[in-house]
Amino acid sequence: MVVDPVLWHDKRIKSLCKDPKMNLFADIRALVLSDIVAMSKASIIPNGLATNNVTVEPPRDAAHGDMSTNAAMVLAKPTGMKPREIAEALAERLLKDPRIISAEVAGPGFLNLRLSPVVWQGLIAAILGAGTAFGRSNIGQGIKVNIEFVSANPTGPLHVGHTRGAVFGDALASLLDFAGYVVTREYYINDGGAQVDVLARSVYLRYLEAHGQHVAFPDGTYPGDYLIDVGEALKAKVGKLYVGKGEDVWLNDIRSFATDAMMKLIKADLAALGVKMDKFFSEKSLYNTGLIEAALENLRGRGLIYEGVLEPPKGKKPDDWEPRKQTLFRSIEHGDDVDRPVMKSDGSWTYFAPDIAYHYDKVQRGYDLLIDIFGADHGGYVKRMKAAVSALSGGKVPLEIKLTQLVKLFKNGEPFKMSKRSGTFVTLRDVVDQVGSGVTRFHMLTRKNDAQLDFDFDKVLEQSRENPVFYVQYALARVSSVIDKAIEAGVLVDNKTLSESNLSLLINEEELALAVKLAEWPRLVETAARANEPHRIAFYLYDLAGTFHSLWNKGNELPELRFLQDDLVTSQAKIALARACAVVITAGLGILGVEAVKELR
RNA sequence: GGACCGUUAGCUCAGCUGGAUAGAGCGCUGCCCUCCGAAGGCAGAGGCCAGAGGUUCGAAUCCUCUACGGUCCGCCA
Repeated sequence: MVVDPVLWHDKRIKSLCKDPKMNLFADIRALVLSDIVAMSKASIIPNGLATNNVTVEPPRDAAHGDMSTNAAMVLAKPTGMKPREIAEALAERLLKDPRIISAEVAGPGFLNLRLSPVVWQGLIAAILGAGTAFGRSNIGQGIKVNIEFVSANPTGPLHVGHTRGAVFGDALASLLDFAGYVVTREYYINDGGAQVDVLARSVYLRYLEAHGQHVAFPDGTYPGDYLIDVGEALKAKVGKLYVGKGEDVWLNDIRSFATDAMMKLIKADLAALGVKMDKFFSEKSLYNTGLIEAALENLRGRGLIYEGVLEPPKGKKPDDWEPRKQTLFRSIEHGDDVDRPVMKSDGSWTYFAPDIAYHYDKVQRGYDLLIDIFGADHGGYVKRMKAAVSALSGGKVPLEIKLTQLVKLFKNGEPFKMSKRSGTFVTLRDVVDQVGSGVTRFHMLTRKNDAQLDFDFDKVLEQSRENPVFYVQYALARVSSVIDKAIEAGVLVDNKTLSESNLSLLINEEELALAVKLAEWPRLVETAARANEPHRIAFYLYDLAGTFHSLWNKGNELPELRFLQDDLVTSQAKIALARACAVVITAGLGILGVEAVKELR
């Protein structure tokens, strides 16, 4: 395929390539829609047809063309016309646009389009101009979204399970930010329940130990070594003050001392993974401040709180079950299966009550959308939480709950057993220290959040095509290597020079294929954001890297495909393509929170 | 008893909110490297998308039921 270089100077095409977002699929869809309107004005088809379902997307098989649209099939039914008839009329009009060089009807009524190489060449210039902002979208329209994730109990360091939630939440946050949402990353500190009392007692034991006492750790306490330092620190702070004293004297003080220490630990863990929260919200701050009462009063005002007795759970009846009167939330009204208790029979709050108050607070802070990320073992909690938010916001604020499945650890292909007791307890820090945060993050995103994930300590470090982290980084390394060599050879490779270089020299099929893949990026960002699925970014990057490597490999046989040519002008055009690829990979890795490297060791 | 998630090539998994002949990596088969761009590359075989119904121009995708696996099910968070 050879293009008349003169075309590149066609102002009509250039003006159509100005949009910095450069979402070519959206652009062409807009063109299709405008031609549909034109066709109805010309009375070829009726007026006012719904076009929501008209799509322009990459065809399944690249041999079909660069883009394909289903417009004719979508319009066939409401118009009562044959798809092919519509498609042919549409094709005729589309061909009048300088960007479209061919439009063929295929299959049941698809319209396959080929775009002028000039468009792809223009895309390269646009990418270099926009840098890593290329592909940013405004589908979020500035919607304020709060993403709550990790929210591990402040009773110890983060483990692998938390790691997945942390990576997923952070990447989702970045993705939504990239797609035009205004994002808050938030961590809910469970510092109000019984487990922090257990923590305090465990720290107290370590404190006694620091004073030279020999202590035993009974069941129901945390025996972990990580509390030794906390015990020491407590001793340094209060000396002998609490030795030999009862809980009534020290519990409050040690509880807050210990949770502070644990949160410091957790924040350091998150930092090691590259996660930075915008806000930490304390459960404790909800108690004795009237906030829980206020949230429940809100529900009561809606007639959703009552005193009652729940049915016993079927199938698995606890031995000690007996009917008890409790304060219940009528969550059935908002889609739950049973009503849920907010107050225990002894008059204290259930864990659900502060959660209601917390989400009430989030609603009141004015978010348009809430997202919670839970471990899969909290799946049973989803409906009641959604019911609560639905009720508290009068149905105005949606709550999305994303579950992250288990991580199965492997070492060199063998399952790696975890056990708290035997001390083979794998923490976030263990993982990050061994393989690095970038590798950890990327790998955690190579599976859908709701599918189980295998994590092999050895395989994630392998340098082969099997390992997506390596494969993607390797593409970047090759680009930098090309650019370094170009600089040595005295080629100017600054962005401005490259984007103004003679890109019409990029006419090889393999080169344009890479540009076509790059063109998918803005569209992919939008679909990934809409689906709340950052793993799609990781898969795309792997795919893009594959396209790049494929072009590179072809250069082995066909020297004209190599990025460095004797002719400086040609080199610049080819390097422009390579750098555009690097720009998109870097942007994608940025969303995943993975550092882009320039070379591999 | 019920709820939620899952089931796609021998294995591990994608599949862009309903589109064309369902894809990738590994493994397998066959070709290709005398450091110049091979920490590899190219090509090929391999599928009843768990099963059965339904919805429509069209289903791996949406609905119902069934089977199997995982998670969960009142005073634990």
